Amino acid sequence: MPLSTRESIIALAENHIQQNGYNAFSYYDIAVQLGIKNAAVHYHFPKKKDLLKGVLDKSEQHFQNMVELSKHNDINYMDKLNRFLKIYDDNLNRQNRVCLMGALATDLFTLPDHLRPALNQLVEAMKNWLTQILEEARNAGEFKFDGVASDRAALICSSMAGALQLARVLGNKEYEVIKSQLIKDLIK
Amino acid sequence: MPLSTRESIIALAENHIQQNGYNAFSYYDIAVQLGIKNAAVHYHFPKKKDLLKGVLDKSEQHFQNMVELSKHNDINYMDKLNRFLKIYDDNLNRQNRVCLMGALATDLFTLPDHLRPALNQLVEAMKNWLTQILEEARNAGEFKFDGVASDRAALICSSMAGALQLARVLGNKEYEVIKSQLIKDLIK
DNA sequence: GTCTATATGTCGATAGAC
DNA sequence: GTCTATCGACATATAGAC
Repeated sequence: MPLSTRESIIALAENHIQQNGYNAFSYYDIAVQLGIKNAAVHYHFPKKKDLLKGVLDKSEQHFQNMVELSKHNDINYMDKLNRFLKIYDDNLNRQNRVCLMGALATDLFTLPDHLRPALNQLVEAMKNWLTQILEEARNAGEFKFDGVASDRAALICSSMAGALQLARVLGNKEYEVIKSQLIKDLIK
Repeated sequence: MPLSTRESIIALAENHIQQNGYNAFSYYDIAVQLGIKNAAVHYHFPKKKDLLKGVLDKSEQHFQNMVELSKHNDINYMDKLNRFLKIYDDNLNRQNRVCLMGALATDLFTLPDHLRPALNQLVEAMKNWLTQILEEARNAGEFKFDGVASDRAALICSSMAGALQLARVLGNKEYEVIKSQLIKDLIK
């Protein structure tokens, strides 16, 4: 089914943020893409921070959808990990978007204060889910790694975020070699 | 010795870029910090892209200084690696700056085309130097890792970039656990 | 090398008609 | 829900005096 205007605005804003950052797109950019006017976008999201909140909420929802899908369909832990990593793959394949955490981390100190908890919560949720998968997979003998699982989860999150950025600067091959090393390090 | 106006401008611009990104600071910001006027900054760097070029050149020079220092003073490969990682430590300790690659990667598509090669060259130089250190250290039996050295270098660069960003969102402890895992994975 | 002054553009945001 | 019209703030950038 087609997206509502509100949903379309969020999708476009998300794209702009992950393409160029929060401070490099305008209401006008989105209005042109939708064939409407500046003021119509403000009707749906009065302030730019409202729009950012919409993007964060959508991203949280998207992540939770991934979690549910994984619960019902993935038969082993590598499936679950791959479903998580697919979030980054999809960003790479959509014109080299960086991940939302990576894009907003740089802009963080320019954002309204009360939006930082929303980003924190999203990233924490992702890291916690990954931690649990890693821990269970190690207990099941499917993954192997040293140290506590939450540290390994942090390493994977930061590496994947950095991989999308390095891919922009040095080429997409960097992304693949980083990702494959992270996986190899879990199964060797 | 004191910095020239030109050098001060570059230092402030670098700081702004690594704090908030390329699109979130203005000539006015820098002018105020130096106690001069907008137009005086434009005298030294007519266009904003000229200023960015100055920042990239300074960063390249800073990296080459590190390389020279390492050549003459570091007696083993862990010393060399730590000197490299200190670049990231210093960013963390300077009000949670992200690294230059991380900051500019998000802004990349908003930058003048002809500046991308300069960033590419800087990052390539860093990765190549690290590759060589890793390779030599493995041959010398000081480091241990699987795969080709350039892939491991890419992983370390991306992880450290991401670590500075994750530290902003989740707290500085994330940086430490990521860094220490990278080191442990080389010596175990 | 720094100043005043200004040109020109874009941004986020709002009032009020339809 | 979208429009026209507009405001004030701020951006990059330049001309010309000192």
